[in-house]
Amino acid sequence: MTGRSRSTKPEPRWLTPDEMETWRTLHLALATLPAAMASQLQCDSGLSFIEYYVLASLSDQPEHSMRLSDLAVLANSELSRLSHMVARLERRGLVRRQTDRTDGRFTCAILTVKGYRELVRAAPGHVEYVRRLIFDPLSKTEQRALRNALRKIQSHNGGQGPASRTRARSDTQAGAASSR
Amino acid sequence: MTGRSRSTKPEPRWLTPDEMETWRTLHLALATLPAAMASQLQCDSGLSFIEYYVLASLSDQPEHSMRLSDLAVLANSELSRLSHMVARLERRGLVRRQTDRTDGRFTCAILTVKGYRELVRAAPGHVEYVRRLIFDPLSKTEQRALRNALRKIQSHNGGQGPASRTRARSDTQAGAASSR
DNA sequence: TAAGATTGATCGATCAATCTTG
DNA sequence: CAAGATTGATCGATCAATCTTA
Repeated sequence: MTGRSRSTKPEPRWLTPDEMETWRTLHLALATLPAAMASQLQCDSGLSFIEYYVLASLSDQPEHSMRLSDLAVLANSELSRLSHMVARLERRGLVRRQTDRTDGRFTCAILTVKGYRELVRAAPGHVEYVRRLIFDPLSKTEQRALRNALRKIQSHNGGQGPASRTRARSDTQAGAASSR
Repeated sequence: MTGRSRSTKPEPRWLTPDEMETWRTLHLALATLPAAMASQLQCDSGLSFIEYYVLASLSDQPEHSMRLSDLAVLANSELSRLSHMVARLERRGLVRRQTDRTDGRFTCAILTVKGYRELVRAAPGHVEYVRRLIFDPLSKTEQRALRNALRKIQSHNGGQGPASRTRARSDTQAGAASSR
């Protein structure tokens, strides 16, 4: 049922063997790379993948401060998830929250001194790891090819973040199948 | 701290602007693609990404049966996670468990008739979605380039599944930083 | 009221025991 | 004992309300 099986089933358009190979490779990478980076960060700094990028994003901002809604976009995260996450980071003293002075509807997350210190401690190791993991194995040409392919996939699918596809799809013969 | 900031910090070797771009693209894809596929499967069949591949893997086996430990390798999953997952699938009647007759140490997961039916119902839509998401935007050349790049990354890093990097790394200046 | 944010409930993933079989 | 598997506890992600401010 993964595509390489015999053809006695109600197949629509299966993947070609070649596509199948590409698919397996991509599938593996999708599982493996985030896990590797998460593991590195967790071991070396006690931060999760996303927590790191939240702190990093804040550190790139003028006052080390950003509205949660903007942060959510940057982190490809939902607001709810971010709110929970920032609450945890706040409990750990890495970030504090403050209502936006110019518009009370917004909440800003602000990097604390401690949070900045932890980030500075974590960053070199992480960058080094990413370099070894992703860039060292590839030539410049291969890097460009990788980026190009991923970009095309993204833009062909509307360059969406999360919260797309939220209740869509009626074009496949799936209809009655939500057993949950 | 993501690489494009001013250079007044204790940097090791930052990424070049070009690498930075590749990195952002990859980062986005790593977050976006699994989410999109998970969402499609969830909506159309009530199965998670991994559940689907577990069922699909079973359906490719002789007796629609596989040892959990083998399944774990195939699914890039840990045994513990798989055990919980199979327990849930069993409760839903999609799979049943049976001690391996030839060696009582193993447990086999076996696709039920109902499980097979659900898989057959889910497969066409999923394959179609993957095709549109991944393959339609790319030429054959670009597909090969993508696969090539990801393969190089994988093999350069030892072609590992999960459960690598479990307590390693002492080469970065991270030492005292596990706040958990 | 609508957008931003928070909260509580639920579910799955992870980790560290523990159990079982050869 | 070692490998395979299970279990319970904990933590994070997700979803559906709910609250707040302009």
